[in-house]
Parts: sequence; structure tokens; C-alpha cells
Amino acid sequence: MRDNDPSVFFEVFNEIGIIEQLSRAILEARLPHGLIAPHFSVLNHLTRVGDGRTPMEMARAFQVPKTSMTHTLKGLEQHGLVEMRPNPDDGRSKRVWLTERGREVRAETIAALGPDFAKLAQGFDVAQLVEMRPVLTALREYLDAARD
Amino acid sequence: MRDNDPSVFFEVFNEIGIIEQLSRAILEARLPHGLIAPHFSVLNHLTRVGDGRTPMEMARAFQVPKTSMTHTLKGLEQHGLVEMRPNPDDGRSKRVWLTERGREVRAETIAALGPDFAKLAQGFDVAQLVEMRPVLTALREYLDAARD
DNA sequence: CGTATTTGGTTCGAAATCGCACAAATGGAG
DNA sequence: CTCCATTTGTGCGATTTCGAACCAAATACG
Repeated sequence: MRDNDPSVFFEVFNEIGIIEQLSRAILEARLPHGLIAPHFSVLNHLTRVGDGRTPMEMARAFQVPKTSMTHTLKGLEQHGLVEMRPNPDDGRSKRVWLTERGREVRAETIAALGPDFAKLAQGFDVAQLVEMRPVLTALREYLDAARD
Repeated sequence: MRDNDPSVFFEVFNEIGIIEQLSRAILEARLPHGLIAPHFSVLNHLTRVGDGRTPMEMARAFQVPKTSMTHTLKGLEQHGLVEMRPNPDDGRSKRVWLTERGREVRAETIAALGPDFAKLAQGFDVAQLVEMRPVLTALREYLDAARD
């Protein structure tokens, strides 16, 4: 298998799929009861890029069908973690705002993960992760741009 | 943020989660109608490690509940891609065997992905992936060993 | 304008995921 | 051997995911 063989994509995606499952399990073990990974992803996204996004913007960002985003947002709303308000700029859509409790739950979850990550960092060479992260980001951006 | 901050785990897992979604979409676009990513993962796993595994072995390997594995295997069996036979060594369990058609479907899917990967390889520096792959493998093995 | 097309979001139904409970088989401890 | 805790797989029900159909609002275009 040559070094520039495109099938390295296959192997990389395979490893990534397994790591995703394992890391999701770590996250969900720290989430409050009733919340699952997609809920946290949304809270995290809104904190990162700023709230006031529309559901469709977020569905595109996560590459999920809009019906899935509707469902996830409904769950977050019922838990009082986000608030849906009409979009003054576009009568079709809504905008999603984090509640104070939503910000708290995100912060608390990240804090709860701290010890987990610290424990992982004891047995794994974190420098390799630091080196790998920009490649992952570039790959994510490339795949995101390449989807037609 | 210091270079050895454990929170690099958080960022790496975040990117990996998004890449997993995007790569899953690429795979499922090439799968025969009615098959989804978990089906292919099982075919791939049985080819790699050899068939004749028990459902529980596979559920553990994929870190999914055994009920999910039962469901996935039922789907593969209905499509004639795997065959379940009793386990002579243990009357409680079964063993899963690939059918000829199962091996074909896996091979055909990988072949169908070839052009996709070749296209991706045109716009992305594959050498970076080759470099990243061992780190991903090490991370996967480490997380797999670290789950209690 | 007036109409057609596109876009954002929800509802609905099918399939997937998964926790709980259960039966069958195993494997020890006494 | 008997009892009992453990393990494997499945049935069931609740939740999640997601495609199809639909409505309302916005946009394109004559």
C-alpha cells in the first residue's frame, strides 16, 4: 500500500468512527439525566459561534436532517436550556437562544469532563494530539466544503 | 491554552465527531439500498478479525448495547449477508458467519468508495493523513483499553 | 404587481438505538 | 448434585433519527 494511496481515507475514517463512539460514551456518562450527546453538541455550538442561530443553520452545521434538529431543539427547550423566539428578519424561521441554565449545564459538563481528560492525559502523549488537531480541523473543513 | 492542556481532548473529540458524520454520509451514499453504516461496519469487522464471532464479542468491540447488535445482525441476516449458527462451545450464544454475498457486498462497497477517496485525495494533502493515522490508532487503542 | 419556485420549519410514519426485564445455559460454591 | 449468581441473547417499549409530505413565508421572474 503506497503512502499516497487514497485508501488511507478508509483507514482514517474507520479509526475516527470508533473513537467517536468511545468519546461519546465518555461524554454521555457526564451529562445530566435525560440529555444525550446531540443536546450537548447544540449547547456547545451555540456557545462557540454565538446564540441566535436559526435551526436550519444548525442543521447544516451538524449535517443532520432538519427534522432531527427540530427534535433535538424541542428536547432542549423542554429542559429549559434553550429558548426559541421568532426571527424578526424572516417570518418563516426562528432563532435559538441559550438560557442561563443552558450555559450552566454546558459549563458544568465541561468541568465534569476535566478529571476524565486529565486521567487520559496521564497515559497518552498529549503532544501528539496537539500536533494532530490542525490536521483534523483541515480535514473537517475540507470534507465540509467538498460535500455537494 | 497551554500545549499540554488536557482540554485538547475536548477539541480533538469535537472535530472527530463532525468528521464521523461527514464520512458516514459518504459511506451510506455508496451502500446498497436498505443497508446503513452499522451494517457495513459489521461486515468489515468480520472480514478483518475473521467471522465466527459471537454477537456479544461484537457488541463489546463496537461499544454498543447487545440489543443494538441483535437488531443490526437481524437486518444483515434478512439481507442474506450473514448467517447465524449455534455455538457448539456454549449453548447460550451463537456464532456469526459471513455469506458469500456478504463478502461481495463489502468488497463492492469499498470498490465503490474508491473514486470518492481518489477525488478527496486530489484536494487534500494525503501525506498528512498518513502521518495522522498511527496517532488515531494509538488513541483508539488507548481509549479502548481505558474504558472500565 | 401576480405567479411560480425556493426555503424554513413542523407533522407524521418507519426504522434505528437502547434500557429493562426475562429465559436459557453456564459455572462455581457448598 | 443442588443452589445461585453470572452471562448470552431476545422481546418489548420509549426515545432518537430521518425521509416524505405539507404549510407558510420569502424570493425570482414574467
